[in-house]
Order: sequence, then structure tokens, then C-alpha cells
Amino acid sequence: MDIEARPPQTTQQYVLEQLRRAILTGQLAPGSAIRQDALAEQLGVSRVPIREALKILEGEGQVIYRPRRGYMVAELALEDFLEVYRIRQILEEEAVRRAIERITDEDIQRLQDAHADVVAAGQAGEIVAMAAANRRFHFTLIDAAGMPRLRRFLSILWDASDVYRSLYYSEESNRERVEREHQGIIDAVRARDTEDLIRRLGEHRAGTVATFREFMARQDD
Amino acid sequence: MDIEARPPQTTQQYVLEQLRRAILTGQLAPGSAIRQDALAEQLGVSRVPIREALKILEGEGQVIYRPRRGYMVAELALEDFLEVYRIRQILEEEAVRRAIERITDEDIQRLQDAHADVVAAGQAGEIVAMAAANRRFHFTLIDAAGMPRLRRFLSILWDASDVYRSLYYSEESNRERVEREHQGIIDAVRARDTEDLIRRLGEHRAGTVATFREFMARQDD
DNA sequence: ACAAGTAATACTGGATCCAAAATACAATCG
DNA sequence: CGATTGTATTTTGGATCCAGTATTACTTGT
Repeated sequence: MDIEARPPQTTQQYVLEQLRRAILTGQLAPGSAIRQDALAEQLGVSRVPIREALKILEGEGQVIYRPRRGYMVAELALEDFLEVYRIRQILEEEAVRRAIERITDEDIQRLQDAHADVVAAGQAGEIVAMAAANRRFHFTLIDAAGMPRLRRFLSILWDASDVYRSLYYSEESNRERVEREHQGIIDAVRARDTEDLIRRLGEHRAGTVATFREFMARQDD
Repeated sequence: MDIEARPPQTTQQYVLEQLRRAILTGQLAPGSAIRQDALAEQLGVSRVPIREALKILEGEGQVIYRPRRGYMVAELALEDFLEVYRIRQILEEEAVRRAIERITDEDIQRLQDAHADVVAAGQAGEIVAMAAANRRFHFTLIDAAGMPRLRRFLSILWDASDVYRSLYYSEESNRERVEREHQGIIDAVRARDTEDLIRRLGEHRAGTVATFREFMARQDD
């Protein structure tokens, strides 16, 4: 027998999930204060697991903490977004450089599968599923690098910069661009062509950044 | 008036400092379990601030957490150290690229001051002070980039990879090398020569890594 | 009517208490 | 004698309670 025991879901983990979701979907708006006991009542738990979950989010930079003042959801201006996204790109580049040296055919298959999920979700118009599949796509590549700490950082950065994803994926043209670029990335991985892969990732990012700049400009009307 | 109020020191912040110190100095050995109530009694506080501090350290990767099993100090094998150090280098490189475009003469003066502190501490044989001054040196440059999130990540990575510093600075030859390389970095900053600066940082890192490899090889006797 | 000072209120930080899970240990059975 | 199951102890996770601080509202004086 070699059964992997299911890690028991503790209350703080549950709270953490709920908080992440609320922040991601904007139910907890950026800049708004987080009232601990209101949240506790709402989720039907005490304030202790709330506090501990908030400490983790603080460490990830998702919420801002001021002693005796409490927590508020971190705001992410365009400038901040670009900073996070830039860091993410640098680290992802390092990850894929290693990954391409060690990646197996099996991994590449998973990459292709994840991409298929992205396309399917996109055609079905399921924004959340598409974002999730997209994350899986990128992290399949990142995981192949075998750098657990780098992976952890990228995971945090990903969540932190994924705030506007629903705006993003809701545009047909963006979905098409993502699909096209992903396939190019897969091809580069198959060919084990590092420089081509890096170049494509760079373009992938440039396209995303350009899109966001447009969004933000449009917001300022 | 625009006075920034000093945030009052809360108990968890105190606990956090103590824990960091204990981990850094090895009083809490890597791999050892952290007993919460023992710690609470030792520091004269309740378990609540202990737990919250541990949650922060968990987020930084300094301790490992398993639900219902508790916390243990993260172990850092050579391989892990190299990974952390590599990430640190990549991010520092990005930071200094930006920094060199925006750095003021005043900043450069602070850089020179920090370096003087490194040298002074080194000659006095004060390892801890030397490590602190060294940290200040690097972060003076990093701060000039004006990328707060990048700075935060670097700060975490710095702490996480600074475990062996006492072994490191205790060698005369290393101290001399650090001093020499730092001066070279300052010169490159003064000349606003980005590529030279990057090159020197790369060498700085290579030297450190080589030193650590020797250490670890020696450990295996 | 407006500003300043004061009192009331709300919310966070910390301590204690209780329950549940994990580990260590002992007893019993093959 | 070894293994397995049952029990006791340890330790963590969560809830409630209390104290201290910040914010808000109100009152009073100019």
C-alpha cells in the first residue's frame, strides 16, 4: 500500500481560499478595509483563522497591514501591475531555460493538453476556466525546471497580477492571440530551441502588457 | 504637516524578530521542530502571536508547515542554496538595471558609506555587523530602482540565503574579496556603466558561490 | 456656523480555554 | 518474540473573552 494521505483541510485553508476568491473576483474591492469579525460571521468561523489567513496574504502582498488599523485589500495601479508582471517574466524566463533542458515528452503532452483546455474554455466563453487552464499551461513548463522555490514565487506573483484577468479574457481578440502564442511556445519547446522560446515568451508578455495599457487608457475616459 | 507616524511595535513583531534571529544564528537548527508553547513560555507571551509570526515565516519559506503536525525550520542544502541565490541574482540584476538610470549622487554617497562600514566591521572582525552593512550596501542600490515589490522579494530571498553568512565572513580571504568587488561595483555605478555593473555583480556572485561549494565539500569529510 | 475637545463606540491584538488530531507507549494476541 | 491494537499524553487548531487603541459622534465654546 502506498496511499497518499489527503491533507486535512483546516479552517484557515478554507478561509484563505475564500479570501483569495473574493479578492480575485473583486467582491473585496481593492482599497477596501477588511473587517475581521464581519468576515468571521459571514464565513461562520471565529476570528483566529481569519487572522492567520490574512497574515499569509500579507506575506504575499495581497493585503496591506497596519498595526492597530487592520487590513485592506492591496490596490494594483497600472504601474504596480507592470512591476509585478515584469518580475514574473524575468523569473519565468529563468524557469523555462532550465525546463527546456529537462522536459520530458510526457510533460510536453501535458502542455498540449492544458493548451487544448484553454482553447476549449475560450470557445465556451468560460473565462474562469480559461484563466485556470492558462495557469496550468504556464506552470507545467515552470514545474519542469525543478526549482521549487522559484515556482513558489511565481505562484505568488501570478495570483497577485491576475486581478484583471476577467477583463482580459473577455475580449475575443485576446483569446485568439493567447491561443496562437501558446501553440508557438509548445512548438519551440518541442524543438528544444531555447532562444526561440524566450523570444516567444517575451512577445507573449509584450502583447499582454499592450492590451492592459489599452484597458487602462480606456478606463480613464 | 506630513509626519509618518511610527507604527507601534506589536508582540508578533517582537516574536518575529526573535524567531528570525534564532534561525539566522542557528539557535533554531534547520530541520528542528518548533514547539509553540515552549517558545511562548520562553518569550513570555501567549501562543497567538507565535502562531501569527510563524505564518509570516511560512509565507517566506523560512519554516515548513504541515497541518496538525506543526512547524519546522526549513533546511537549506547546497542545491537549495544555489537555487535561492540564483533567483536573488536575477532579481538583483533587474533592480540595478533600473537603479543605475535613476540613482542620485546622494544614493551613491550612501553606497560608499555602507561600503566603508563593511570594511570597518571586517577589520574589527565583527561578523554580524559586516553582514548587516553588506546587506545595506546591496539594498541601497536596489532601493534606487524604486520597485517596492521587487525589493520585498529580494529582502525575503536575502534572509533565506543568509544562513551560512557567519561561516562565510569568518574567512579573511572572503572579506578581502568582498571589499574589492564592492569598490568595483561603486565605480561602475559612478560611471553609469550598466553592462560593467552587471558583469561585476555576476563575478561577485560567482565568487560567493565558489566559496560555498568549497565549504560544503569540506563539510563532507 | 465652525472648530476643538471629550465621550462613546468599534475594532484590533493578546490571553486563556477547549476540542481534535497526532505521537508515544503499553498491553495483548498471534 | 514480534506485531498490532488500544490508550494516554502531547501538541496543534479554533473559540471566546478581555484590554487597549483608533475612529466617530457629539457637545460646547467662540
